[in-house]
Amino acid sequence: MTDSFFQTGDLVGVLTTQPINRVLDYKAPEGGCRIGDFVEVPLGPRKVLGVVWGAGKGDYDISKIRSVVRVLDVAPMREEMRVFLQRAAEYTLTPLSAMLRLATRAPGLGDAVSMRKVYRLGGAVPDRMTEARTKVLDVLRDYGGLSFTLGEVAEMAGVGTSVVKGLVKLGAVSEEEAPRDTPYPRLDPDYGGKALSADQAKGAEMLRQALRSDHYGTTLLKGVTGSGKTEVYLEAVAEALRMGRQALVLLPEIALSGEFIARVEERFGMRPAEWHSGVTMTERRRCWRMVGQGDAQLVVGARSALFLPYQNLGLIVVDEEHDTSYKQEDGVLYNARDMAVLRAAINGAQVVLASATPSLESWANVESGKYQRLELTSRFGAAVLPDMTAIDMRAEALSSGEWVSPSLRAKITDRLEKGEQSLIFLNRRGYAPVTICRACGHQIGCDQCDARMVEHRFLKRLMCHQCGETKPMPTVCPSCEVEGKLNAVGPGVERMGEEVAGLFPEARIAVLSSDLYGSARAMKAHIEDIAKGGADIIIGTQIVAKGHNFPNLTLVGVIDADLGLQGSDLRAAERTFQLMRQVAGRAGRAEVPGEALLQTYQPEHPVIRAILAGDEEGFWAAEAAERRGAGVPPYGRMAGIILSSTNVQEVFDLGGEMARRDAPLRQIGAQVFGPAPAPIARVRGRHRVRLLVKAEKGAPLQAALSEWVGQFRLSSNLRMAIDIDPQSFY
DNA sequence: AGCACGCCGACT
DNA sequence: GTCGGCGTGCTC
Repeated sequence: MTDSFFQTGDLVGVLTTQPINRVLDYKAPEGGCRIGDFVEVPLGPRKVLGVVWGAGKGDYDISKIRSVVRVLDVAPMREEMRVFLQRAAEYTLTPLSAMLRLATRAPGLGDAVSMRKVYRLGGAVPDRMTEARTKVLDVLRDYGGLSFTLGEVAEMAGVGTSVVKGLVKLGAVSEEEAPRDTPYPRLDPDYGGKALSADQAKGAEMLRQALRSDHYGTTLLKGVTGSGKTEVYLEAVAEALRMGRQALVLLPEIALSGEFIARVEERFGMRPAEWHSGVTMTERRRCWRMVGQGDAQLVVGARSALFLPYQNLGLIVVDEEHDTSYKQEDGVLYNARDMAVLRAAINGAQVVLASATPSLESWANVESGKYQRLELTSRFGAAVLPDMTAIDMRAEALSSGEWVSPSLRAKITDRLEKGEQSLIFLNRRGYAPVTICRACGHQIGCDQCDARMVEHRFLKRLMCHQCGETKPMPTVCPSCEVEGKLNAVGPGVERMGEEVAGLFPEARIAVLSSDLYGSARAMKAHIEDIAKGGADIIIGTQIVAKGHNFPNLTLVGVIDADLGLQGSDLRAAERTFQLMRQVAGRAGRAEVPGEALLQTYQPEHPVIRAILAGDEEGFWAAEAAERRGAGVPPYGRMAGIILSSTNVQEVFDLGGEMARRDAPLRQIGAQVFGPAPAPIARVRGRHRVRLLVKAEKGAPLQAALSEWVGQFRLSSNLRMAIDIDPQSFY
């Protein structure tokens, strides 16, 4: 059945990229078609893109059935890909057509293969030779029949293009049409292999063996910054290349791809295919087509590179697998790390999840034996982890609106005098105020949930983002009963910048926040400039924790190490731990030893203590126990339902109704919380409300959710998005 | 996604 | 009477 061919006129089922979540019947075109073919089909007054999904069902008025216009000139979609899209759609509760759209996001898919003229050595010998002509013919002879564009030939020979044209007329150079999209150069797995440490060599061998098994498997590759994870997984890539299978390396930030591509070139002699939002249209088209015909061996890209039409995918590396940017919307809410595992399982491929600070999910999967664990311990060079100490903020004299403690200030002054860099790190980008008592460190929590209360300025009330409960802002701390010490904690990076500028007027200050840049390129250039010494004090968010190297940096001050330690966000402790370890890893990467200071109101908190003690296993075990006890991921399942509308009343009404009519959820023992304002309560004028569903690990959550949301009819200006395994729960 | 159909309010 | 607002529904 797999190679079933449909004769002209046979009924075929076509899945289109239009938001019609059904397979539509068409007649096979002139010349027939087969399953997986990319086709153009008429739909209403237009022609749209689709894929032949199977035989037609024949349940539609036969007289209305139209014919497929044409089969596109691209490699047909493989069965693995169709299965992958189907399973991904089921898992994420996304319409299959939306999944197909992700898989067809290449420009010019429907166009005829674009051609250009290329030149190579012809048969004839010119009657009159000139110096320029000799040069051209010599160059072409040297390249033994390879063809080049006109400009390339002229440049290589050091002559004008007219010389080449003249030779074409004489038949000494032949001119041909060739596809504009050319195969990516072959990578040589044995080109630039570096000497590996014993530890790395052992790891590389383990990954090579896994690849040779030709079966699916996932390995968590764990190693601190500088332990050489990249070298190790590049050996796995080399093995995939030797086996003639394609490899994909996913990076969380396109800002990192330039550096990584340079390393690939060093290791394999050539540049790999690149796929992310910063790549030009032409290059994307080339990438999509070449991946599809097996002429791209290695793709380096962002999460959407998972949806390229690989012919023989053998390895997926997810670098910095814990990174939250793997979970975001490309129109479809999916986690690239999980989808990578799904795709690999279908393709019989290997997955390598690389991180210095793995996600608790991956850690738990290792514990349960689902993933292999591979740990790199040795560290290159003389760099050591910095000394980490807590600054007890309860003992620091700070007026409200100030965030840099006197102790931290003193250390920064010291660095300024020595001409070394300091980094002030803020664990967030946006505005997520926490209400905290400056006398005792108590954070106001919700009475109904185990979540923190968040101040809503315009409402002048505190609100729980989990259940939507509100209460007035208390004047007295509910814990220590001191009056007037409750504060909304919410320093944004820009605000930090002002404070630091006030404290150190003579210092050169750089604020690093990904939303301050127009392009990844601009950001990268700025970061490089800073690393070279272009600033004395760096103020930054997550982005500084992402693998940039600052050789002159010796001090890291974490402004608010408590953010999210308590309640609110179930992943917050995990993220805090990861970020601090990473950001601490920034300090002292060169010869100068570094120091990390964590400002905290809770120096005795287990997470802070685990970080300071460097007790990683202890941290994971404690965190895992806590999550297991609470029945939350990865020991339970969650889903977020986000409703949005321009009308606030309408969203809350539907949210309330959904919360009441929860029978399908209760049948599987799931609970619904909310409605509450979504983490981003308003986007482009649309009010957003979120419901959270919590179920046990084995519960058939997707089925229950479909049944549940199926009960409600949405008016046209109401939209609903279902987020399986949401990243943030507050 | 588009595009047609259709059912209510302010005009010639 | 009609023009046009955009809510609703269909496209094989």
